[in-house]
Amino acid sequence: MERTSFAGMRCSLARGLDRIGDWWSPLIIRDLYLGVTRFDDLVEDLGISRNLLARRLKALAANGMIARKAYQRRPLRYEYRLTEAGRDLIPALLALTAWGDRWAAPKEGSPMLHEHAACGCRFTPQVTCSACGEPIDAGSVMATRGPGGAAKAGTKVLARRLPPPTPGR
Amino acid sequence: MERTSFAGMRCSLARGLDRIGDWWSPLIIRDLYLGVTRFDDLVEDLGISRNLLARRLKALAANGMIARKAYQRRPLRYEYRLTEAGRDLIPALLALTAWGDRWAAPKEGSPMLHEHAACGCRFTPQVTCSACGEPIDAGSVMATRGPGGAAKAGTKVLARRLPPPTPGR
DNA sequence: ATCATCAAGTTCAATAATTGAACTAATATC
DNA sequence: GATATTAGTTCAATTATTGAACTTGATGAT
Repeated sequence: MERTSFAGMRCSLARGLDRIGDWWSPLIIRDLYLGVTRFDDLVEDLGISRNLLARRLKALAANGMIARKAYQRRPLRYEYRLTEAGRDLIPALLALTAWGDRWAAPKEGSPMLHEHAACGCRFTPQVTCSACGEPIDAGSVMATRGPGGAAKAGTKVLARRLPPPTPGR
Repeated sequence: MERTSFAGMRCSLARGLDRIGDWWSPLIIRDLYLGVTRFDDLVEDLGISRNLLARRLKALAANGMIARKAYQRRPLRYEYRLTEAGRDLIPALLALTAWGDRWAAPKEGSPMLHEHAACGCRFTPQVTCSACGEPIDAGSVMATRGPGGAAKAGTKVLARRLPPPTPGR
């Protein structure tokens, strides 16, 4: 049967995953970000089936993550570029990559390093609190009910259990 | 055919995705983190097929993300808890959730809000530079070759194109 | 002119994964 | 003795993923 859609769930993680679309998409987005933007290059880089890549690119475009642009005429050829939404996903993918570096890196070490243009340093992406700037971890975060929450598929049990937000924050 | 494994790719994003396992897994991990830890509660909360949940829980346990623990005897009943690797994934999932809030939230608003226990504020997870602390975006990050990089499936083209790291950083 | 090449896909058959519904097993409660 | 709870397993139907071969439109070489 068709895979269950996460688009209607009352959970921004589920809805975000639904926009991304499938398992190959984060790698496609990473490749576009790093400059591998053409169909045949993506096939060669990722080892993905041409058939599946074509469908994924269409779906990502339909979801507003990427856009197809002609880079030459005669013969007409297209490449793919990230939209604003797609580019905005990059920091989250970098946070995931950093987790992969910590828990699943090859024995030779990290496949990729990152430098921050603004400060000129090699760095590790960190997830921090927008209020105090400190790195966050599972133990220091409390989830509360938001205005868009509902006890529907995806958060049926959760929505009932989440506490209301602390007043005055 | 069997889904292509990302485990051997020379890319920490791909290897990380492979550990997570599949599309339902981030939601399962979120639920375990938020206290929905029992089989039937997960089925009800997510609307996932019982059959598939059973397989996903086994795979996540095999990947070291979760652990099964008995919470009572007579009758013997189990619940699932995040391991250290699983808990360490939460900040990255929060970064993804924040992206979902920005680009895919329901019209009523965010389904869930977050408070930081350390500073007492409501906040948005941000991905920042570990060196200077500033928020990062796609334009301010440069990727370079790391020691574990290789022109294998998953980064065949990329590994050839990435610049070497800037010396002395 | 003809032939091979390139880039961006499409078409096809085989295999594997997801789904929903029904079933099992061990205890506890009415 | 009958029903409820909880954590799964089994099964058939439907989709999705895969890899290989094919298509299309144009360029460059012989």
